[in-house]
Amino acid sequence: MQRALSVSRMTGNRSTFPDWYQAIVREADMAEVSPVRGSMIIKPWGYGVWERIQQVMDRRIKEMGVDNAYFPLFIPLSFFAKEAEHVEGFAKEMAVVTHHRLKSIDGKLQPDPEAKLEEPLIVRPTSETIIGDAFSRWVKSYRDLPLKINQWANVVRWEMRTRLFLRTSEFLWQEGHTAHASGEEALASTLEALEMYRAFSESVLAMPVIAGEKPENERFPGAANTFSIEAMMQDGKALQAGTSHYLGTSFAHAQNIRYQSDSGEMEFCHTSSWGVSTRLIGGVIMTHGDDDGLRLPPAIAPRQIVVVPMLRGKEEDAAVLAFAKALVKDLNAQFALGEPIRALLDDRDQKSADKRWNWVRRGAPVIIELGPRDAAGGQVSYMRRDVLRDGDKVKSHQAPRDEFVANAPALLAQIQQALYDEAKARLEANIRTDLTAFDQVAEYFGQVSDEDEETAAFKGWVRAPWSRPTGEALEAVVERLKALKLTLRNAPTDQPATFGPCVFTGQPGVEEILIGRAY
RNA sequence: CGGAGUGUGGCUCAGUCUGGUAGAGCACCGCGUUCGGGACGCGGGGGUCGCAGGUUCAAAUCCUGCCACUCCGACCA
Repeated sequence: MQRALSVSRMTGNRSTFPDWYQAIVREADMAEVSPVRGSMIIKPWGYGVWERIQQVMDRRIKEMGVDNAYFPLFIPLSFFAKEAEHVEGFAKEMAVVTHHRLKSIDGKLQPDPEAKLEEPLIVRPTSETIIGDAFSRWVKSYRDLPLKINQWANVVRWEMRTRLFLRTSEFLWQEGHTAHASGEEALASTLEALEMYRAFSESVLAMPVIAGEKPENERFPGAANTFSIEAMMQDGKALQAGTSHYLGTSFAHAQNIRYQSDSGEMEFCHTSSWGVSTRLIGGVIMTHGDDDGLRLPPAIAPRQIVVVPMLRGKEEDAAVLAFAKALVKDLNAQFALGEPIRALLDDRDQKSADKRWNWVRRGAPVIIELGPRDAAGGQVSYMRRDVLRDGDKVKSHQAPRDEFVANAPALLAQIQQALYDEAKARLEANIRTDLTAFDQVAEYFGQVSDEDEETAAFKGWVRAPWSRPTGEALEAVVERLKALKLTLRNAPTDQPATFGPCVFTGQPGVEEILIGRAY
């Protein structure tokens, strides 16, 4: 028996994990590289996952009292110049539009020198500036606050190195932007978004994360505080899966977002911004994929239950098809995880064995195979994608048809939970909290390079107290970590009451910080 | 942009050292036999061998330049 995935995942094996990831993206029909450097084509199955993310998250964003709007793709260059840190942070990766017309010169189509823009336009890398500009006109009085806007959009950041879903030059995301009268309120809004992301990631993506505050060196350009959710991939690396920023009044100052308070004073707003992107899909792949392909949590699977009829070009086919159609209809009338079930009858003219494995690779949570025996006996045979095999053997379950339909919501909920539990157990088992000195951290992570790559042990993260140094002291810490390919991930929101000495300096610790390799 | 590697049908690769009619497996199309665990037989379609020059009677193969991709580093959601 040959598996479609020629590349085998070996957890913790750094040399094959990237190959395994790419194999899944391809075999699961998620996306492909496009002719455009650094940009991908998101295929229907991959885009279907993104649509699921949009649908579920959009509802939660609106529950936060945030409305959707849309702002321009092009941002005047001068807008970026207003916030020094911000422009410095993004300057190196901006796509710039300089002309508005092409002309054939010497037989070559090129930008018409006569059609140069007076002011270059930036293809948005993020929209703080253009939205801030609108906010400055929209906000007059304290009665206009808080102002909470979200947009679903594409953004462009000219990246050196790209990886499908994880980092592409153009990517899809949502960006929330809020303006408030007080810093406390803006910070609360920042943390509310962070909590929304944490809950979404865990309950919808079945991807456990650790929410916390980014250290100073990892802050969003121009932000006062940056918070993130960090997920652990199956190679032990951390993936920053979402960020939320408290921007203080720096953008309000830069863009003159002011309001008149109830006492008549002109005050600067406090703003926040927060976002998640198509990177989440990369996280889902690296969290739930296995050697047979992708495994999708039912909440984001474009199709949760796929029925593959076993057709043989004989007269019994009619009964099987009729049985399958009625089954899909009844399943779609059911609700699971708070939404109508998404079941599909795959009646494509292909060998049923091929179709079955096609859905296995794509990660459909439940795959039903219906043959004449099932149709005659009024039963269904199905596979759970989360526990596909028993040893090397594919595990098939049987149930009476009506019972299966009635239990489908529970089954999907169970699969959702099982995927989460599995990932949660891996996360918890791989955060070391017993390393109290930098030497121990260095030894723990440093061992990887000394070992044979094929047998290198899985390394997760270290959680240890530190003294939260700033400025040059922080830079020194970052440099020491960099030598080990390590980064500071975040200081988890959930902190103990007392702390041991700082793992880097031995000084009194003030909080615990997560350390790990990262994407 | 630095280091390493790779570019040959849709996918995975052999062939390159030693120049001599472009190959295999999978996928695809047709026919037949099969189908409840990634079937088999026979027949077929599909590649200007990453691009551009050069050497040669002859280039996937040798030389020069360029490009793309992958991995590592710098940058980052």
